[in-house]
Amino acid sequence: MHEPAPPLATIAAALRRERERAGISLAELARRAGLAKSTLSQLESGTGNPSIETLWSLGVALGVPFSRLVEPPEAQVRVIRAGEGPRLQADEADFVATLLAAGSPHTRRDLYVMELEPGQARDALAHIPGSIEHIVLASGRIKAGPVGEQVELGPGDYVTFPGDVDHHYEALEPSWAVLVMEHR
Amino acid sequence: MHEPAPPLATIAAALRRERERAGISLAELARRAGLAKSTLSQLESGTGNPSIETLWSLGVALGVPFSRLVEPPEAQVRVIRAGEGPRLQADEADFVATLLAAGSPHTRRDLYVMELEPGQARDALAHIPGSIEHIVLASGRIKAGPVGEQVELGPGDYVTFPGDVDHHYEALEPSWAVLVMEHR
DNA sequence: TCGAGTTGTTCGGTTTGACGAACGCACTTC
DNA sequence: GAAGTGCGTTCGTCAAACCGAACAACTCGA
Repeated sequence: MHEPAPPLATIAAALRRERERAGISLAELARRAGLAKSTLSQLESGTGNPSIETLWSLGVALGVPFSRLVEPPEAQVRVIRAGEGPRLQADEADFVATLLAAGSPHTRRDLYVMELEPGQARDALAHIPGSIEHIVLASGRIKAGPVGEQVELGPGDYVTFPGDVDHHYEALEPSWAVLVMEHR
Repeated sequence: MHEPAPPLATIAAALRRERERAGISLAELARRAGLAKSTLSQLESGTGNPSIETLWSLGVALGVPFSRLVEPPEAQVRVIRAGEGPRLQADEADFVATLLAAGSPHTRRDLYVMELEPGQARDALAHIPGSIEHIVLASGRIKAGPVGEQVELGPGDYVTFPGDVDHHYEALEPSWAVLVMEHR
């Protein structure tokens, strides 16, 4: 799995964008961050490869999360009707997931509608480390969660658990749910 | 708004943790990332302040998103039953939202269950820049979206739109929906 | 018109991050 | 035991990030 963008240009653009949004001058930002004007000037011009501490202090001074300085923007307005969208058919389970929104490759925040039919359970292997699953059951009744810690859910119930351990889904009756997958 | 943790120790811990999780040696990781062993050794020991490019190449070699190297972990297993959880009552609308999961303050990924009753529309002001809303309607029928671009949704329908412009919610019948709010 | 205050840029000089070689250590293999 | 591999650490060297000052351009008053 490759990372996409060389971050140097992204950082340069992000710094200028965030600074202008904050409505402060380059010199003022440099002063607040405890850096030399020259350093910041070169960073915004795309020249240079800042250290973590340098970029961090800029994030602090700007009052924005660190990740906002290193990752690009996204998104607009979009509708996916019930039943539409790319459907991911699970091989060995009564289980259909529809991908609604995939986050940028670096801050994955994938959003699915998951339809389950009663039958054999869905054995999901552990995902990449650090992933977290959130499930809100819209209708029906399911059991879901890490192996040995499964919880039975009814409409409106919510459960979250780490996705980087093995876990199950099992529908007790025809159900559908909203699944938010964080890959961080 | 202050940033929380000095990132040097966090990075050191994250590097060692991710490397061990990947099951590779320090020398091997350094080789894959195109770095000197010495550099990586100092980074994992907490000494030194890596440049963005250096840390980036480590993220690539480890196959993990960049932010995972600079921000701490979180989360476990948790259930919120339908009707439970902190409820945010909207002042001037037939509108109840239940907060299910709030992301860490810097990578906000708030997850709500939103209950709407027919009546006057909910006028939502623009949130902070860069925020994005995702809605999956679980049951009922609503109109939602930015002013002038509202879409009518039925059960299972999905819509996403920028949250940093003014927008409306309006229930045509008693409804509830899952709302994912990204603040980035 | 002349300062005194900005703005962001470009210059040497110093600090330091990254490199590569050498080191000590543990474990095989002949 | 000697020679071979791997590991992670510590050293001196060099390039580069960072600094401070000097710089042109531009605004605002007196």
